[in-house]
Amino acid sequence: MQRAKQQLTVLQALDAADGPLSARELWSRLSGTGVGLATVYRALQRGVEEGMLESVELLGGGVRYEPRNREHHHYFLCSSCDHAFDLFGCVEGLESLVPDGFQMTRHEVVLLGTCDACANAG
Amino acid sequence: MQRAKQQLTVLQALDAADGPLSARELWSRLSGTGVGLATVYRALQRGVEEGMLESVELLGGGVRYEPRNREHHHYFLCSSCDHAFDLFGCVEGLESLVPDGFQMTRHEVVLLGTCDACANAG
DNA sequence: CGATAACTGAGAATCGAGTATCATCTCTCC
DNA sequence: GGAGAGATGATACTCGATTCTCAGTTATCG
Repeated sequence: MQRAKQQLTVLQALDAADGPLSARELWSRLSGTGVGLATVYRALQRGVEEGMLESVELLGGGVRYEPRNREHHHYFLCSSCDHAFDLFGCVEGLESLVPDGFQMTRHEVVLLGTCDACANAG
Repeated sequence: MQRAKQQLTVLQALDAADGPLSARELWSRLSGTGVGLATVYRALQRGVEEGMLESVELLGGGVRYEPRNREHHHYFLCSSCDHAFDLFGCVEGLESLVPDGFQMTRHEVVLLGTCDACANAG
């Protein structure tokens, strides 16, 4: 039952991305398709509810979204274009940082700097 | 020349904290001193301009501030009380995550979970 | 004691992100 | 074709964070 055509468009754009996208970022990638911002938000919200998307919060505020079916990974945030890239792999020694009595359930590692494209663009 | 009494109050409260504080968080710690929210923002802004404070962005949005004269460290963010705690120490193996062509200038590690106090409070 | 400049608190104004509303459109099923 | 449910885009709206404004204070210096 092919319904929610625009929602599919939104989810496909997210699948094609190389990192989590914010609603606005996603919307701008869909300019030309006529998809409205409200629809982007609706598609994201539903995607999360239905378990196929995951919301990700990185430094700097905004919430970004990405498909849930990706392995454990972290992010590289380009300070020039503000895009977040997935980084597969993880790091060692996190447990030793946790103070006594604290319970760690999750961790987030964000590398900051300049991405390939921005570095070459000057 | 003792001027800016309230600004000193603000900076001292920040020095006494065990982690970076948001403007609101700081303000609520100063309730009773009569310091206004606008003054907190002014003091923070000036502190950053004059190089004694540093603004820190963690997951979830808000900007937090802390004195600049602290060693390299990371944070534990309690998902219950939303307070951020400084964690001294660092991790290994970050460089290996950086993709070819990308330039890493900084990194941020955030552990999430429950702090001592909240874990005991239930 | 004035004069002046910096500081302050309260509340208004602004800004952006996200949400709600509503008239319209598009399927699906008969 | 017609009815009904769900989907859509534009836009108004809400909400919280931050900044601006302004009148009243306070410190400094003669």
